[in-house]
Amino acid sequence: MAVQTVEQQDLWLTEEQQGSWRHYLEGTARFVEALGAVHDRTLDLSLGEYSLLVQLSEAPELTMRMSTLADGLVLSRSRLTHTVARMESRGLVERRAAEGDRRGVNCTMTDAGRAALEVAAPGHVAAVRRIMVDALEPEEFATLGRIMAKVAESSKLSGGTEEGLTAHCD
Amino acid sequence: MAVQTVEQQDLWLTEEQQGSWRHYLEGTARFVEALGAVHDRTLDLSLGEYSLLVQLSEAPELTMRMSTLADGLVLSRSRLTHTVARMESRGLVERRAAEGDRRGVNCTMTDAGRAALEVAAPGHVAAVRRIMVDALEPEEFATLGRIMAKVAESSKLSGGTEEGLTAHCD
DNA sequence: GGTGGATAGTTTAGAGATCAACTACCCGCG
DNA sequence: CGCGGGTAGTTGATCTCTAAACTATCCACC
Repeated sequence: MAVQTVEQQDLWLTEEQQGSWRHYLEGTARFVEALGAVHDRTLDLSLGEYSLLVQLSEAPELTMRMSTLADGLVLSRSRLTHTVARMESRGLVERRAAEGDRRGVNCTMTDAGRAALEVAAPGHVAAVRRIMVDALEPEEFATLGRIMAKVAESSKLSGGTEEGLTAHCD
Repeated sequence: MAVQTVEQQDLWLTEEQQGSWRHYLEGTARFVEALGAVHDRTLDLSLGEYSLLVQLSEAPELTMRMSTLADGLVLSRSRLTHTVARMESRGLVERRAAEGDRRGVNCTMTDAGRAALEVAAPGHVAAVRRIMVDALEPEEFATLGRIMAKVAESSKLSGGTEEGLTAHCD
C-alpha cells in the first residue's frame, strides 16, 4: 500500500497517541453537539448564555467587569460585547459604568436573568449528567477534570496571542 | 453569606464533580482557542479545513461521500456543504456526482489540497504536541483518549436529534 | 408501476462570530 | 503639564454558521 497519510511521519504521534487524539477530538465534538442540542431544543438559553449567567450568579453583587467575564469564559472582548448586548436586550443582564475606572463596564444579572437561569438549570444539569457524568466512573470523571486542568494551564502559556513559533522575541 | 449560586442544589453535582466539570469546560475552551490561534495565525488552513483534509487523506482514492464526511467530522450537512464550497473555490477539494446513487456527491482532495495539508501538518502537529501532548504524562494522554471515547459513545446515544426529555415517543 | 416515506445534498435568510479599526480612559515619566 | 503606550470596551463590515425549506433520488411495498 502506498503511503497515503500525511501524518505518519516521525514528527507526528505514535499510533497509540494518534488514537487518543482522535478520540479526544471526536468526544469533545460530539459532547458539545449533544449538550448544545439540549439547550437549543429544550432550554431558553444557549450554552454560552447559560455559562455567562452561571459566572455572574457566583460573583459578588451578581456583577462582573466585562473583561473579567471575557477572560473567565474564554471569549474575545468583541464577542462578549455582542453577546451581552443581545442578552441585555432580552433583559437578562444590565450594563453600567464601573466606578473608579471610567473605561470599565460592569455587567449585572437581572432578576429576569436569575429566573431564566433557574428555569434552565435542571435541564442543563440533567443533560451534563446523562451525557458525561453518568457515562463515566466517578474516578474517571475526576481524572478528566485533573487532566483538562493541566491542558488549560498549558494552553494559557502557548495560547494567549501569537508567538509559539516566533517565540521569545526581545 | 446568602446562597447565591443556583446550582448548589442536590440535583446538581458534588463540589468535587463541579470542579471537574469546570476544569473540563475551561480546558477544552482554552485548548481549541490556542490551537485555533495557531491555525489562524501561522497556517493556511483553519482547524476545520485541516481536519477535513486529514479525513480525505486517509480515504481510499482520497475521496469520501459528503454525508460520510459530515458524520466523521461531526458537522451538519449544511455546514459541510458550505465549508466544502469554500474549499472547492480555493481548489483544495473537488466534488463530483457519485456513481451508483444519483443523489450522492463525492468529495475528493486535489493535489493542491494535499500540498496544503502537507504544508500545514508540521505546524499543526507541533502545536498539538506543545499544547496538549507534552503537557501530560504519556499515560494521562492515553487515559484522556479512553475517557473521551466513552463520552463520544454516550453523546451519540443521547445526542443525535432531540428526545432525551421527550424520550421514546413512538 | 406508482406512491409514500426515507436519504443526500443544496439553498437561503437570518443569527452569530471574527477582525480590524476606533473611542475613551488610565498611568508612568520626562 | 503632556506625551506615549497600554487597557477597556464598542462598532461595523465581513465571514461563517444555523435552521428550515426545497430538489432530487432511492427503495419498499402494495
